[in-house]
Amino acid sequence: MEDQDDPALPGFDLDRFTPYRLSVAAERASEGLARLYRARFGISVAEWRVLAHLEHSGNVSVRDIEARVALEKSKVSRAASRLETAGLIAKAVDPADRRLLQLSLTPEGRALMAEMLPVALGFQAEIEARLGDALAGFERGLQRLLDDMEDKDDPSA
Amino acid sequence: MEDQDDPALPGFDLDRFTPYRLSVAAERASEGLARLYRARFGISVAEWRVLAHLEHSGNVSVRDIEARVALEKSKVSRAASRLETAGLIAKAVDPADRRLLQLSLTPEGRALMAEMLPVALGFQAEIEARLGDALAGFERGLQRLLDDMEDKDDPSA
DNA sequence: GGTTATTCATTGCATTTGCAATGATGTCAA
DNA sequence: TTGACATCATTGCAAATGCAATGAATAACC
Repeated sequence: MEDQDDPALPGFDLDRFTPYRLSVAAERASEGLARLYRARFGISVAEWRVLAHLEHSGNVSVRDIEARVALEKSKVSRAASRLETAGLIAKAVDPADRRLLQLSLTPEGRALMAEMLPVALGFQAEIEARLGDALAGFERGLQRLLDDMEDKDDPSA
Repeated sequence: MEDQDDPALPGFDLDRFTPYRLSVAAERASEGLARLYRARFGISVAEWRVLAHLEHSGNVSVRDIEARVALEKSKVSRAASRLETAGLIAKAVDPADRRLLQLSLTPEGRALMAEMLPVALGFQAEIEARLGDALAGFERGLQRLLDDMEDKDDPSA
């Protein structure tokens, strides 16, 4: 009986609040992944995203990555700098538009990705195993959220 | 033809990587909520969580909140201090165990929550609307992730 | 061509964050 | 009781973050 005398409040339960649940799940997942990457490869989540995008998409600019990978451009920039220092990616000025950078994996970066990918896929498999038969429904919902939110980001309204 | 000559790499797609998807969805949702709370009430997400938990659970210690609300204890502590300064919560030393604090809503805090709850519920409703018939499956999956990850947090192994 | 806006990447700087003390209490056993 | 250890909240401090310049390059317009 820890209720005080408030007849009005409907007894809100954070545990049933989807944004909160989503946030906790995401945090935990990212944290787990981050732990793996940091311990085994010395790579942060931002760096991982940049690498993964480069592996997938060849030469890209910082702006491209920012858009495609949900990372602040300053975060991308700094991640890229660290990766370059580590010899994992190369920066080149785009000859067609010299404001743009062309980021690309070095052979070392490519080799590291070859090591990291199995870890990533293993992590993914683990999540899928946990989800079990809820996987399809979950991914479907997630997709809806991602689709709908695509541009809700920029509330010019 | 942006493929270089790498026969081995399986063409990993970040967009199909659940941790990433989860993280983006969560970030966007939290950001949307944060925008509402900040603009209309001057409250951060951490502060919102503390308030929500207090509204739900009466007197609680910082440690309780840390555990129940997925917030670092220093974050809780600082959020609580700001809320106290704002006159929204009260801190009292637990007479039974003077290491503990008893956080509780002040009338002002209670009043603010009464204003914020409809906004929260509206946000929740919006998400549910977006999910549509995918809602149940999504929440089911989310729940599995949350259940399973409950204690994976502390890898003493 | 010359001038003004845009776009891009980086960086300065204030704020936030997370982690490791710190100090204040409490527990337990000798 | 005393002393060693555990728990709680706070805080110091270094690192990360986000936002707003900054400077370089291009585009657009006249």
